[in-house]
Amino acid sequence: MNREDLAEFLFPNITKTVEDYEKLYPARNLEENARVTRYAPSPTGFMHIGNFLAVTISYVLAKNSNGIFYLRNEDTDTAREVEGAMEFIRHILEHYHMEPDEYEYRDTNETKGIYAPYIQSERKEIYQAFIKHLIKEGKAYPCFLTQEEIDVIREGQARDKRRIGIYGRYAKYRDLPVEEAIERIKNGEAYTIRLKSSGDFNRKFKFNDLAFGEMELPENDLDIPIMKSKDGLPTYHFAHLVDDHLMHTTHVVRGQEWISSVPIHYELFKTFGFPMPKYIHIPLILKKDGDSVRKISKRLDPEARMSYYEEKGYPAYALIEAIMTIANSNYEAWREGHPTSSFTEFPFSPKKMSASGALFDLDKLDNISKNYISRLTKEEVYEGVLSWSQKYDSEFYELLTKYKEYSMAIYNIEREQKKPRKDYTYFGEIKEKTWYMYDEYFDSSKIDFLEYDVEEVKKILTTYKSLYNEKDTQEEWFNKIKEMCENLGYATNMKEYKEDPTPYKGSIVDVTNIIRLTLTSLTTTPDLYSIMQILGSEKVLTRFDKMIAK
RNA sequence: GCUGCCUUGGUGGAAUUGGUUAACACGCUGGCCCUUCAAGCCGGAGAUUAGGAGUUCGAACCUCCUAGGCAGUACCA
Repeated sequence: MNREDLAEFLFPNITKTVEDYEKLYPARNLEENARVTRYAPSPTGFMHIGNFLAVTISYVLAKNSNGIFYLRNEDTDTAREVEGAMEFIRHILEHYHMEPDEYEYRDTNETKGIYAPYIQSERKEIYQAFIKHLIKEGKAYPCFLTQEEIDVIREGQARDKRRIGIYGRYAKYRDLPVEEAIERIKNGEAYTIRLKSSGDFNRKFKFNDLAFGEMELPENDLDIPIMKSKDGLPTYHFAHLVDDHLMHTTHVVRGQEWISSVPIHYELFKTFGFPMPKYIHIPLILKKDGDSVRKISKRLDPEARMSYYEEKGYPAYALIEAIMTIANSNYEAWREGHPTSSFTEFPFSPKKMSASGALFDLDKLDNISKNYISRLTKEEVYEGVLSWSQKYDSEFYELLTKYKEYSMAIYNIEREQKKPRKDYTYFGEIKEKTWYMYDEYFDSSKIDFLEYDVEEVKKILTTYKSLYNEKDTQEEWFNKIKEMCENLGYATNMKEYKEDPTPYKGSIVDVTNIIRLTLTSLTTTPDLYSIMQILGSEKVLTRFDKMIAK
């Protein structure tokens, strides 16, 4: 019996060969420099901001070269699979307008692209064909090491300060006679398929990472598992080899933590004689924790989860901009020169990517978001708040639907001007900045007049009420307030008042503040005249009367 | 332990690849403006480029040492 027999014994139903699959997955017909990138998540939970960085870079890389960006579902770890994870990822890609060109969605049974299936668990026989080939070549073998045995080996290695792993003499089953292997399998022994590594750890090879530049790594000599015993599914390393080869990925964008796996991938590609894709290892997103920094964590840091930004109502644009500034330091400068271009037009350069981990700066995100919202039209702001509230605040959503024009008028205060107001950071915040405009939320009885004397407040309101006219222009409106101030003993000239407040009861600031408090219950609001115009005389007078009657 | 990577102000980070007072943006802060706030405008503080040594006329950039951080070292990806 020989290796050929072993291969047939292990995979009797696998009839297609590596060559067959190469023909089934022909080279892509794209422009010369078009890049093929992918997002290949495992459906194990919520999407992480670090994944989003990788997605964004992959997407830009593909799109600004007329290439292809595809989605591949890496569901080989059945134990960790979380239901709905893929739907969430799909939702995120749609929300940020980074839809893949090729994909396969199990929930809706949609597939697009000729390299399907794009779900790894459905590609089992493909991987097995490649593994069968390796077995025939004597470059892979069944291994009967149990988890317990491996643990013992590891402990021993740790104790002796040796490298940890299954290599050299620890690879107990790499030369097991075929007969014995078949015998053991027939007896029902669990086995995994391991690569029979031909590497030498003491030999180095040069590897060129597009972000890090050239580095020297030791060859792999680990007999890594390539097929799991439980379900015959491949491990990540092997699936990466097969899929990215067959799907003709040109650029693999992934987190820095993968750099140490490069020797494995290098050996795998070399074993098959396949060209390696280009790699772009991207910085980790870190988080400050006291004095130290650590990788941002989904468990500890809410901002690590992509859902965080949606819940708050950050515009998709803002998050993309913020993440792009992390991806490429010259992005902001480019954006200044191309204010209306899509981020996909940005000439992304992996070389300009930071090699060290980056802290995601929420202040920076706020700033970008605020500026962005300030540039929107009132209709766009309304749309933003509406779609946010539809999902997160149904009560407010009802109100917005009911008072559409009214709400838009609020958002338009100090908007249509060269330097618009910038007080909305994200859509979820708009309610807490505008609630007082709605009678449904406003409650006169809860107003706190701070240090102001109640009788004086009533006097001012009563006086002002008789002067107020909805039709007044802003100038007329302000002149009336000034006039009233003079009659009631309040200063209208702030300079004089600051120099010597003694002849006055207070200043015009106090008077406008009292009006502001009466109408909004707040001391800080957008332009008061605009607010009164939008509220309209009916609401204004009602709110005045409630205070006067109190 | 082993292997690899990283280290410029509070944050992201620039520096034409050794050449004068280390960009820019965010944040912080003072003032102006002023009916509040925000914005805007004009300023300010904040880094002996992790530490040390060397090479050089000259070092954030090159070399060496030290320290610290991060990652991997799974039948997880």
